[in-house]
Amino acid sequence: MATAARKKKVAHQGNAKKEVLKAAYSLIKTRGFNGFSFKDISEMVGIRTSSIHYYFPTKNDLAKAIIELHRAYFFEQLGTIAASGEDTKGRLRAYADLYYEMSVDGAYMCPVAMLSAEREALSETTIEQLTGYYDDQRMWLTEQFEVGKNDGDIRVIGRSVNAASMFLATVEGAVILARSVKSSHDFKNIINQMLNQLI
Amino acid sequence: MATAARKKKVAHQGNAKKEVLKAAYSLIKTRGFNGFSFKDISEMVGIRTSSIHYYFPTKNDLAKAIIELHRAYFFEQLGTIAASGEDTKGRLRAYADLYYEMSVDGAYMCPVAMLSAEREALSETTIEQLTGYYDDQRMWLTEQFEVGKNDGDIRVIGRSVNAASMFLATVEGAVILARSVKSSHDFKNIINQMLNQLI
DNA sequence: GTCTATAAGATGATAGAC
DNA sequence: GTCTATCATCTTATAGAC
Repeated sequence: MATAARKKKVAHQGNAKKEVLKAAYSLIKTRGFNGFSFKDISEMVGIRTSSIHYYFPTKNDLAKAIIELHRAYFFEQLGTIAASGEDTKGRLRAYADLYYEMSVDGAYMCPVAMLSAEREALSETTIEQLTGYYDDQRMWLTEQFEVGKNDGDIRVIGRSVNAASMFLATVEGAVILARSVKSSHDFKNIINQMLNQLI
Repeated sequence: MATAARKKKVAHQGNAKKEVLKAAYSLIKTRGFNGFSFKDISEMVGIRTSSIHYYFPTKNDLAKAIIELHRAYFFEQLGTIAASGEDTKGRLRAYADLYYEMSVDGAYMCPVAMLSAEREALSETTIEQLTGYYDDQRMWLTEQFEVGKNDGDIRVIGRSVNAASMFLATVEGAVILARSVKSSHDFKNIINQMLNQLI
């Protein structure tokens, strides 16, 4: 056992921090903040729990880093979608697809939704990252609805920011429903329905 | 401390099981299945953890009982709303209000959404209750959309069951968004937007 | 039904050697 | 940077007295 760990250690030279983040990211999406331990990461990566504390002094530091990473990734994807040249409906579908790919047939939760549910266990700075994520998403979606409204290729009643919040809620809710039955069937139907109602 | 517990014990004669459920219900909505312990309940109710095990041998038994209770309560409310004589939009708003009252400004999560996120920690029988809840809700909502579609007082594109799933996802997603900022402001806006888009 | 006592293990975190 | 060793506490659960 100690030998196996030693071998793994060699395998991730200089990448330990990244591998810890990767493992914790996966664990948070499947079991949540309160559902995994430093020991779980230790076994997945092949280092001791004390070494994890070297990079992330507390469990909350780890959660915060993960949300930052997730937030940055999604922010980057938003730019790609915006520049794709798709019409509004196409961009909204591409947006929902990000969540579809992330959840993989309900096997994974959206980490932001997961941590929002478990917010009582989080520090102030971690919660700030959560709200920052939602702000990013809402702002981008608002822009899409605003453009679509002006172009007339989508049907927006009232303010675009409310349509954006509604769309975000529907996508996050669809992730949860898909997870409850571990199937992506529901997810696809829900997004299709939403997009159809928006014309 | 022991004296206080003794006094409490007297206060819930014959109601211990109910008080355990009540405490666990509150804890699951705030911290989730992995976020509370038998000790938490013990302190809230004023009995020892071993006494809790007498009523609920395992933690999963407790979670299952809570979902059953929650499911029965919501099922009952659906009947009341259906018989209210409101039009479709009014019934859908009343439905969303159930979730609004439950979440209390984002202080509480929907327990079903919470446990769906934490499904990896749950037993098969507990998960069955979860899917049963969703089936109840979806069936009722489908009926409402079907009636509204026929009456022409709501705009449903495609199959009613898909509109029902979409509505359910939006409401659950709205609960999560409201919780992320511990405010009900978002929730109200999202429901209003959804209802406005459905006309 | 509720208690005391206890098991057997997990948990987040720290100190200090190498 | 990673390890060993350790801590203090918490966790679910059981056995058996009352």
